[in-house]
Amino acid sequence: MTISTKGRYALRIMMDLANHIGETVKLKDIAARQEISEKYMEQIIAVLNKAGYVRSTRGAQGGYQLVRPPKDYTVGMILRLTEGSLAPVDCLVENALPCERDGRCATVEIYKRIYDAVNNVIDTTTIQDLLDIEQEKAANSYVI
Amino acid sequence: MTISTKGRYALRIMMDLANHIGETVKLKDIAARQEISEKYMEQIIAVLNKAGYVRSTRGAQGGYQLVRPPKDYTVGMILRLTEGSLAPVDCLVENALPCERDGRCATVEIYKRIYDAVNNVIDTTTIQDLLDIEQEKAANSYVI
DNA sequence: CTTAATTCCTATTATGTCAATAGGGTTTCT
DNA sequence: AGAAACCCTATTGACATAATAGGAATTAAG
Repeated sequence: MTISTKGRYALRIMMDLANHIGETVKLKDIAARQEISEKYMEQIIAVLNKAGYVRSTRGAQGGYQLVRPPKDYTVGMILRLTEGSLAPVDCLVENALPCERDGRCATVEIYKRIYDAVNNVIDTTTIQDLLDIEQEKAANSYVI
Repeated sequence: MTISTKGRYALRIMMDLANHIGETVKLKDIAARQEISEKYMEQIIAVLNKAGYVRSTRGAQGGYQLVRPPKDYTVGMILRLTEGSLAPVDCLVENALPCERDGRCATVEIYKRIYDAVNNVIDTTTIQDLLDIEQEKAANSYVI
């Protein structure tokens, strides 16, 4: 029931870019700040790039930047893109093969409720919300 | 982000026993009804047995039965027992090694919200609730 | 125009977990 | 006895995860 590094790193990459609006950010710098393997990050940001969530500039002095403002990206968009569906069971994944047991399966109801709860959380939280939380955390860390 | 067969089968085993209150149910019969490998189920029900959720009777004519009424078992009890914590990231698992990033990590907040939402669902739904849903489904299947 | 810096693309691999399968041991009813 | 059931532990095949690796393509700067 865990979210893999792929989705978690994608979220951190988006957060890093959101913290550098207006700049073209090198992957190397993100990797250093986030302490993530640069090579692995390449694969993850490629997905964000193909989806049009980030824009890349190739060549020397190149890098990445967010395409839209942080408030336009929900956590759900990012996690679903990189992780696939967050459904707790396969039979709830969109376009899944219909389950033969479905009509009489009672347990699927609990999985639907879990799925709904998760979707609700990730679709109502944006990168901007997380930025705000980060600000708040930083402010509180100065308090003695 | 999926729940493994271990937890799902455990839930179905508990549901099966709940449907046969007062009887001593053979694993072979549960396996047949639920279409689950009997040998695999042995391992799962052993966990339920050690936790005291079911009581076993050994020897010929033996089997299993629920120890308490279905309303006393939350889905959370069963899933946590068989799956371990349902935390979406390791740093939220109870008694996890403290994360060095914790003080400045903003993304953990979204994982906390997901975790809370999931826990809320599984702790407020009991086996009896699922039985009721099953009854309702069966009733509706007769409607033309 | 050359070099260095950077993104882009694809293949390979190590590790670990899941989902069983397997085989025998122990207990108890008839 | 003997059969029927639970009990215990080891092994395995398949798959996904989380990288690592190596080089090709592109572009800014000197």
